[in-house]
Amino acid sequence: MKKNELMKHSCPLGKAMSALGSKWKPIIALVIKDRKLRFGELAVRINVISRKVLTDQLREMETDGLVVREEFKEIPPRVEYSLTEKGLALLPILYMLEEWEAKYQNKELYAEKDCNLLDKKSEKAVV
Amino acid sequence: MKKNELMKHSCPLGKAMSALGSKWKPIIALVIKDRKLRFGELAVRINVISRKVLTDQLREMETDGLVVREEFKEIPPRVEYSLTEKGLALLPILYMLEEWEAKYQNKELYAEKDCNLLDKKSEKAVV
DNA sequence: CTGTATCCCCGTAGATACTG
DNA sequence: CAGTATCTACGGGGATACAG
Repeated sequence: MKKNELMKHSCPLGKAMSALGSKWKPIIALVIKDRKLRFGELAVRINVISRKVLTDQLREMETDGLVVREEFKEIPPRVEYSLTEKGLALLPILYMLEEWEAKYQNKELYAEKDCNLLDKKSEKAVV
Repeated sequence: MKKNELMKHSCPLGKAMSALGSKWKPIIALVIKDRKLRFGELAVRINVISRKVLTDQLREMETDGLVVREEFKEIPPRVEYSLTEKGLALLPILYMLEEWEAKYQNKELYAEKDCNLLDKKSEKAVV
């Protein structure tokens, strides 16, 4: 058994980290928050992510039970994503992480406008 | 500016995730916890990590202000690692993550012995 | 509109041997 | 004892084009 398999299956913290440990999943969770979003809306709000990667991440989050994917058989196609109970339960932890980082940042200050996930002017995520 | 530079410098959550988002850092933080540990003790307790990677991770955690590295100019050399206030403040969040994972795990059950960071029999981390 | 299919780059981390 | 030095392998993530 490979070590990162161990990581994913043996240890709760390891599982948790693999569920949200990617580059984009915490961001995606915060963007979806409590309302349903279509794939395109997500892509616009997190404009620095490629569609392929967004798809990949959403699929993994679906597998991990973080998001629900609802596909409507329409023309044009429509897909909506929302957080599961498990995904919602993650949000407070993410906020704690933000607070933790904000509290203990030492010298490197970043401009206020860059501190928000969504840039107000462009309505696009600056990540 | 590359995107993962954005990730690291613009967004508090991004910074937080890059500070603990690696494969090993949460594990290392939990192993060090509140008492000083020598390099070799860490290596034994997390026996599935290579020494090179352990060194790398500790260095990054030192840069991120999570751990303190104390080097004693002795023969044989001795180095002790401990958590900073920032590192200690991370622990409750890690415990929340564990609880979150434990609460919402659906079907895949793992044996109890694999659920603890430290395997009692071998005194080695199973991760 | 919501994705796939490719291809590629780069960083993480593993193995092994060596050093002060 | 506490690391470095190399080399290698793997996989995430990005760019772009295409598909249903």
